[in-house]
Amino acid sequence: MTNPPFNSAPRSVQEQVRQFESVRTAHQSEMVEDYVELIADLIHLTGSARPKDIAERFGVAQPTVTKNLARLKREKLILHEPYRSIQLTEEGRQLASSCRKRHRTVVEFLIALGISPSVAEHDAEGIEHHVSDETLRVFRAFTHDKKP
Amino acid sequence: MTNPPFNSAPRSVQEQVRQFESVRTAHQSEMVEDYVELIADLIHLTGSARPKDIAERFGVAQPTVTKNLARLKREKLILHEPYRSIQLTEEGRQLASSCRKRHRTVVEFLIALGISPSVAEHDAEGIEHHVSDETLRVFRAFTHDKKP
DNA sequence: ACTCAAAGTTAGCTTTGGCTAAATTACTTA
DNA sequence: TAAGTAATTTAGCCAAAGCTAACTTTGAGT
Repeated sequence: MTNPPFNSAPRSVQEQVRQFESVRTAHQSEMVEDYVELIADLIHLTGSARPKDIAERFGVAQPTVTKNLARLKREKLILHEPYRSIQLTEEGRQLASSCRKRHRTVVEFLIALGISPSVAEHDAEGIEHHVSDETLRVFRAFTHDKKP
Repeated sequence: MTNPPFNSAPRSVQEQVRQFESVRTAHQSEMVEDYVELIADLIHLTGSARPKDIAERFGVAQPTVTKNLARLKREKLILHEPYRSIQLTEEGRQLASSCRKRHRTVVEFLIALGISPSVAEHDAEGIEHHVSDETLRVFRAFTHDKKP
């Protein structure tokens, strides 16, 4: 109940710097990960991932999607020629798959903790990009123990 | 162990849109929250929060700090005249305090879960901006139960 | 009281990810 | 098969948050 009002154990400045840098780095990959995951979903669900649908899901204008797809293509995660359909590359598929696993791990963990499914889904969306491998392992173990 | 390979329960599109929007919104307040919290820390630790020190802690160039302080001032979270010292407003102090509480809640929860302190500290930095009140309450309850 | 180094700011550039409006392409259907 | 509509892209704008280089101010130490 009684938290010390200020950071009492000031880990080294370098360590803190590394943390902030890694948060900034994570932000740069968030967009890519969210897109690849949604594209995989849409292909699975409807047979194709159209910019229109991507825009609608993200709540964003279509030209924004076009612009971001260029980045995915630059990073060799999708195949995409103007006006043609979007395909994931092998690398894109793998990234999508690991993102989805991570997403589910976080959601299931939060639910196992007792958080309502809709809030779990919501919070997972923001949290998933910032969870280290160690934390992910602990999440999985916890969920597994809770409902064997 | 056997996760469905795709999102099986496709919550409504609107709900998903709201989630992505709220993640984008959270990103916009992250900087503000991190700054206010660090400024409070520095004032407490050293008596003042100098742009130099803020830059060093965040691993960022000084002019970046100057620019961001302008935003904090615009949002009435700090008092700051050029070349003069930085003060938190009442609103700034309150924001700093609630951010710090939230940060500690997340760190302590992760540690209670069994995650190593340094990784807990690291992950919390990214996670803290994306946890809802409901999740925060559950985190607190869990930590409290673990070590009474 | 002056000087000068350190701190802080300004100017101006870059990238990222939003947007709208306008142009282009593809597809359907009459 | 030709036209019209819907989808997509292009062009060009904005704001945020990073950077370097150059300038200004402060204040500490002779």
